[in-house]
Amino acid sequence: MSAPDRRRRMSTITDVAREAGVSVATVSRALRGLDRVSPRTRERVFKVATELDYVASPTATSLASGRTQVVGVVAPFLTRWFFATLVSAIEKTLRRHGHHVLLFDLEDEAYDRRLPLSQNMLWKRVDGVITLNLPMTDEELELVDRLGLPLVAIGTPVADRPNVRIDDAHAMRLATEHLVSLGHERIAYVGAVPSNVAHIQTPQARLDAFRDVMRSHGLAEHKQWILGSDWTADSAAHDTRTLLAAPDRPTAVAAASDEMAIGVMAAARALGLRIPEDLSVIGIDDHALSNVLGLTTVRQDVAAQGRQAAEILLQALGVDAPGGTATEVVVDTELVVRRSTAPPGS
Amino acid sequence: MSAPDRRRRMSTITDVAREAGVSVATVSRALRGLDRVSPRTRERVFKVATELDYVASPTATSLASGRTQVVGVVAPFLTRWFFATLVSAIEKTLRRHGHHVLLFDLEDEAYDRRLPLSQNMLWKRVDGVITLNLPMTDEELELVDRLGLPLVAIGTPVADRPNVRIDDAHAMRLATEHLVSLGHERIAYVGAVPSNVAHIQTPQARLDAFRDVMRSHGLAEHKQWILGSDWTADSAAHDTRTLLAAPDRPTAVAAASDEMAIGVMAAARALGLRIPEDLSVIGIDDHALSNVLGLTTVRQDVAAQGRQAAEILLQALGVDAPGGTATEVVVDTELVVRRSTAPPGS
DNA sequence: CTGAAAGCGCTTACAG
DNA sequence: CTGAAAGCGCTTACAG
Repeated sequence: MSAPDRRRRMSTITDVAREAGVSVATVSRALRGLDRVSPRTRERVFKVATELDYVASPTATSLASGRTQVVGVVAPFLTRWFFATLVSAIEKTLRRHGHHVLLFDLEDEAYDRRLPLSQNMLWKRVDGVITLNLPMTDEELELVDRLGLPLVAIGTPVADRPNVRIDDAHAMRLATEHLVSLGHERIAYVGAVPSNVAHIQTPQARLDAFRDVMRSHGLAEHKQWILGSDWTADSAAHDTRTLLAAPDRPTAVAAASDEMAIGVMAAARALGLRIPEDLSVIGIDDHALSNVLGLTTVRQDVAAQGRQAAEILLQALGVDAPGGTATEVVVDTELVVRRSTAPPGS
Repeated sequence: MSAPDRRRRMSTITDVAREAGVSVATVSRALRGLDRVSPRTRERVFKVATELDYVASPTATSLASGRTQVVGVVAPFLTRWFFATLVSAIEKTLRRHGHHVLLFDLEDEAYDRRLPLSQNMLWKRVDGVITLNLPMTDEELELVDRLGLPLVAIGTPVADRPNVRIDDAHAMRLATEHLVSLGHERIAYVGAVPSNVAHIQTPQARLDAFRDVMRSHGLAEHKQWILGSDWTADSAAHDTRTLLAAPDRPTAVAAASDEMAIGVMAAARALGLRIPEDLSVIGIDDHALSNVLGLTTVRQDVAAQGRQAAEILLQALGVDAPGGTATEVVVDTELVVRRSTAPPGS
């Protein structure tokens, strides 16, 4: 900006054509590796293009071809570990195949509300869309259809689009069974869904699975031990305090995410409870901090989910990329036992 | 994808012109709010545009105008809280002013190395660039100059481009002075720079400030108490273990970031040390988890830095946005005392 | 194998 | 205040 203006006129396809003594059509074909170009011509074009630092204008290419080589990635938040990790993996996968990420953070000031996707964001701007754990409204789905954009959903499924996720029920079953197998009977749960977001699948599926396991072992379910939360560590710590301070407190807590589990551990420690002696805590994710904090958890490979979603979308775009055209990918989860769980009163 | 193809032909400016009975030039002017259009004409054009669901093709607009309304945001990582928070704030600010974020995650497989920015990523793809704590090579700078792209740097400054950051030295001085004022004399430091990334300003500035404060109070500096780290909680925990297990361990640790401080706290607890009785720990950031973990820290407003950088860039792009044309913004920091610090042996 | 020409859908002087 | 026309820089049939 205050820097000296060293801006140069960038060369265009016409410059290359003139310099190489061929037509622009031939330059276009040669550079894009299409056939029907003689080896000698192609070589000469490449040489000239390099000399002139020629890079095709994506803007002109897009107008002519109708493709932008850009994928819209739509997230309800960005600052949470799960979403940032997905975006990072998607970006790297797409770039490796010549595509770019246009990012949309739909987080709104108001909790539990989000900005809607609009034609303005997508039309002639992206070739496809990846949603991150984001239920789509009918209007949004209609829009994406109308624009003819392929879509891949990570987490929360979207209509009958390809979907990449973990088995939420299975993950929570692993977590709960782990606590039960240690001998816990008084188990609380953090991460129930507020009724106004009941359309998001993950929280509901995890809660249902928790209940199933409890029931299958004949364990009592205390209504007041099922806690809601906005899925942050802060809120989990806050919401859980009263419960943990009570004399008849639970001996274990299953949290629907590691961030909430970390909040629960902190709340417990602040009350003088020892972990795992006085309270066992388990989460789901294997968050970047879980290892160091000694949190037992059910690990999911988030980056792998981002990678696979990107590959499926690339396939749909006709790009020669690895990965099949799978319509449903369920990524494995695994129990990782660390220091936050033990038999009750141990 | 497997969804029924409801794709519709989207209407173009020609459709609107025909329907409104005016020329495409008039439609263009009317819709963009340029003057020299009669109110009646403008109204009619708007009405028709709405009826036809007309949205100008960004791809055609870009080719004709030379502007893409897209800003490249370049990060060395995405999965760390600081960077994700910046990107989120930038995205929202830009979108509010009709601009979009094209995201580049330059993290490489190899630690301490990163992918280079190339003409391919930027040319006719973005109108400007925001770098997130990213030193630029001479080649990259030359490229950005050549393409005539305005650039705003957050954190690590870039040549003489506008820069938004905190005062790293001041932040670490606040942290260290806090420990000293509590009576600590045996203070270790985590977050020294590997020599191969010594060109990144933040780590060096914080370490220097720590040393200054120690010296100014006549406190001994133990060489083996200055620990390197890759700035993750895991590595901080690992690197700090030996130190904390020694009989002549420090009574306090100043970490150059909260994530590292969290690692130190975890390592200490794993060794049976109580915080803050046996060890005080302080960080810098006010990470999303710091509050719940009771970490004393020096808070920086990361979102504000993202917002301001975006506003400065918008100004440089000639967009009517708030914020001045400042060339250097230093955002305030403040000490936040929580439960991880106390007088030694308290 | 190669080129001339139309076309993608806008914006921008220039005339009037 | 409005329109005709050139131009942005490519890709894509179509001829040859």
